[in-house]
Amino acid sequence: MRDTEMAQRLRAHGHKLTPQRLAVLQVVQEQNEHLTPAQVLEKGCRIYRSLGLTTVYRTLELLSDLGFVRRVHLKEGCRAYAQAQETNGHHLVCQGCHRVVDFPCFGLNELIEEMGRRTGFIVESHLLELAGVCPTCQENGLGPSELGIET
Amino acid sequence: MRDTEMAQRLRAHGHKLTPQRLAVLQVVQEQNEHLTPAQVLEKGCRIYRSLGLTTVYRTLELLSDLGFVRRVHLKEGCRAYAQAQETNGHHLVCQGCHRVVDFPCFGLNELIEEMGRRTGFIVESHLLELAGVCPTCQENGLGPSELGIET
DNA sequence: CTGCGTGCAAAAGCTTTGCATTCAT
DNA sequence: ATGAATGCAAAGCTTTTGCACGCAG
Repeated sequence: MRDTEMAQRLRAHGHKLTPQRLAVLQVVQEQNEHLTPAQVLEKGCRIYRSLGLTTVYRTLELLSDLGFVRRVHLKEGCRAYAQAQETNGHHLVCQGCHRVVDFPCFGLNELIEEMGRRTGFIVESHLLELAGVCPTCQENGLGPSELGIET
Repeated sequence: MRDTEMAQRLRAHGHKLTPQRLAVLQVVQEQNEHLTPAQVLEKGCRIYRSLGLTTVYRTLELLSDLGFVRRVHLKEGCRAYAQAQETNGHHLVCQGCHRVVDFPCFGLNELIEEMGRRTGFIVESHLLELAGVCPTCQENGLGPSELGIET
């Protein structure tokens, strides 16, 4: 994502482009894993020295609203953020390296529509998170048992 | 769920059956919505007077491990618990009344297997949460806009 | 009896808020 | 110039821990 694109989208919503916001965005986008606000702060400080945790919280929320980053919900950290590669709500999380990978939906939307029809719900949004072990971690000898995975 | 079933499953895992545990379980199971620990405490106190918040936390975790209740992850409350109607990982949450409804998977497992094949991940678990508006809330005039839903 | 389970109080985290200052526009 | 954005400090919550006591098995 280029600065100008970010600047445009921010301005379109009445927000300003600050170095702090750029730093936070850069941190999340460079990372393959999801990050907690504290982790974003740590890495963000390397880019913008005086970055504060308050700003990180506020910025992550803003960027999330604007669709630049995506919030991830998992047992380990309910408030983690990951890059928003695509705008769909599904992704795969590796329990070994915490990498987050988006995947295309292959019929998920149809499935969701079907659910709506059967239950009478108007479905507004969905969250599909798969957790598992990625190929790299498998090679490194990490399997389900090594990670203490139950379910 | 009958007391005896609960007692059996608890004992099978080396745990004791206490009135506190029964109270917490009863509260979550009677409820159609998902509840935060604080809410469980409030309702639980009506069943077992001196119930404490610490116990609620510990009990919810235990019951969750044993599959009696299920933890729900959503923006509004990352640590909420709902009854575990079925043991699959998918459910629908109403944004109006917060009711949680499980639904059968109609091909979701196949979809997940396909994901695993395509990405090389060993998929260990999944979480599919649909959020929307249930039929009752629709009748009561609650639509997406009234609820301030964005995405 | 025995030791797991409980409840209280305190500690430890995490997140939000208030406010003066700085900075993007 | 002007108000949005920031960072600090403090407040507010939520969750966990330590410990003595009580109760299920």
